Amino acid sequence: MKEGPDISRIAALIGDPARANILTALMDGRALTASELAEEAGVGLSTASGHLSKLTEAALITPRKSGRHKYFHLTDAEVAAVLEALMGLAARTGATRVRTGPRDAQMQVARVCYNHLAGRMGVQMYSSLIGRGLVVEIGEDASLSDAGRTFAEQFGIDLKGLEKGRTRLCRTCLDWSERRNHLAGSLGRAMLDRMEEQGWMARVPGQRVIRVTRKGERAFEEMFGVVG
Amino acid sequence: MKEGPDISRIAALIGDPARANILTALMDGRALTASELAEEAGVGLSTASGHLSKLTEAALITPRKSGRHKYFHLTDAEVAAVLEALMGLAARTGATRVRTGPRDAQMQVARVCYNHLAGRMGVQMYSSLIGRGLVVEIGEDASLSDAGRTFAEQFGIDLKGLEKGRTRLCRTCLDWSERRNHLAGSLGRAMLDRMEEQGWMARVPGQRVIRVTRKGERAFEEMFGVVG
DNA sequence: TTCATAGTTTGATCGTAGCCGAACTATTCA
DNA sequence: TGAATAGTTCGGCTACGATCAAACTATGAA
Repeated sequence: MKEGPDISRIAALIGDPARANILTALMDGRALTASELAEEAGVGLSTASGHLSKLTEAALITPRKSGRHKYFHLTDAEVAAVLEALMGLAARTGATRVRTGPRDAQMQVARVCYNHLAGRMGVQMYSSLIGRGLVVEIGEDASLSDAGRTFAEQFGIDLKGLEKGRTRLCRTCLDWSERRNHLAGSLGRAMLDRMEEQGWMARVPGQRVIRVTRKGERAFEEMFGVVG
Repeated sequence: MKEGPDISRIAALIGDPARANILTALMDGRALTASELAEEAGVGLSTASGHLSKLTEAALITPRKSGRHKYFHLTDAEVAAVLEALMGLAARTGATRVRTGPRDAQMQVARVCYNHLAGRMGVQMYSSLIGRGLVVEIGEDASLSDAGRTFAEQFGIDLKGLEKGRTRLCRTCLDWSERRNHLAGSLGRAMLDRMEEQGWMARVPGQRVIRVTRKGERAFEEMFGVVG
């Protein structure tokens, strides 16, 4: 039959362990150099260089030259979403990598998904926004209601500024650990940034884990907590 | 870093062209046999068999045995969603494929599935029996209610005779064109035989197509037609 | 300049995994 | 019952691609 786009090329690209490691390492939205990625992937620099050029050609990652370094990052949130979705499938068959370490437990509470909040708290925030009618889900996308716009602006987010960008304001992203949607898009990113600014939470450098402060716990629960 | 589930196994599985073809062919939700999938994938039956067992082990597809056939379908909508997402990524870099024509229309109306009625009419009959409480579905199997026994005997079927055989009276069978269950088992066979005896329909020799007479159309509609 | 570091390209090696045909099992048909 | 069809398993062949080291280019530092 062979209808539709050919998925095998892209999937095969992700299917190599070294390349999968590279992509996974980029899942926190940072940009890493070729050497760093070679280290992450556990291969030599020359091998990594080959992988990186293939991934770049397929537009999964995008390079940025800076002096004699070359930084790579995931091309956009859609790539990240596909990787998350694949993690979801992998997690179902119990193909979690070796053993689940202590870091995994933290990741399930709060982690960075590309540039927005994921994990239990990400899902909780999203379902709270939905439940209060601030965000309306439309298929895979979502949009902000009037009440939602007011809420976001009161939270300190420059909606008009975000809407100037080319990325969609609201997107949904399937959370692999919670198996439910959380908020992505430029608003998702801005929400996480704002919560960091307010000292609610802080990313742990070099990891996807997000550390939540005690103040953040209280404030988050007050704002997005489950209503009796 | 290597955090989270290992995506490379799943992605590598999808990354082989033959397996990608198999998965793509199943994207519409139908269940296909191993032979059909081998044809779709463009490989031999033995090769396809190997692929199918790998995909099954990873829970991307789920097999269902039906007589000497084995039908495979995508495990659930989440798998389909991931494939869709991958197609989205693939389409961005411009790797699309050719489309092929529709399938045989007659087969979709009525055909033999081993020895029982399949296609639109087979599914219609089954859902009518279920809807009127004559047959009760229990997982993949089914059983005849008391009212169902009366109905079958009035239809001219020797239930006691059937029950002497070793094959189950009622089985369900997944219809590939309709994607829904129809009636199999010795009762399914007897029903088709009886309908042929009564001149409602006739098998076309050497084909799976069943020709339905005008009389048969009327009688079938009266007996299994949708109740307004 | 000259040296050092970051990354790319090339060529050779080597494993793995896809492929087929043939033999085998299971189920149906006649 | 024997013949035909659907699917699985096994053994051997082959090819693709991941890998590394070494040579090469590019940028920055001394």
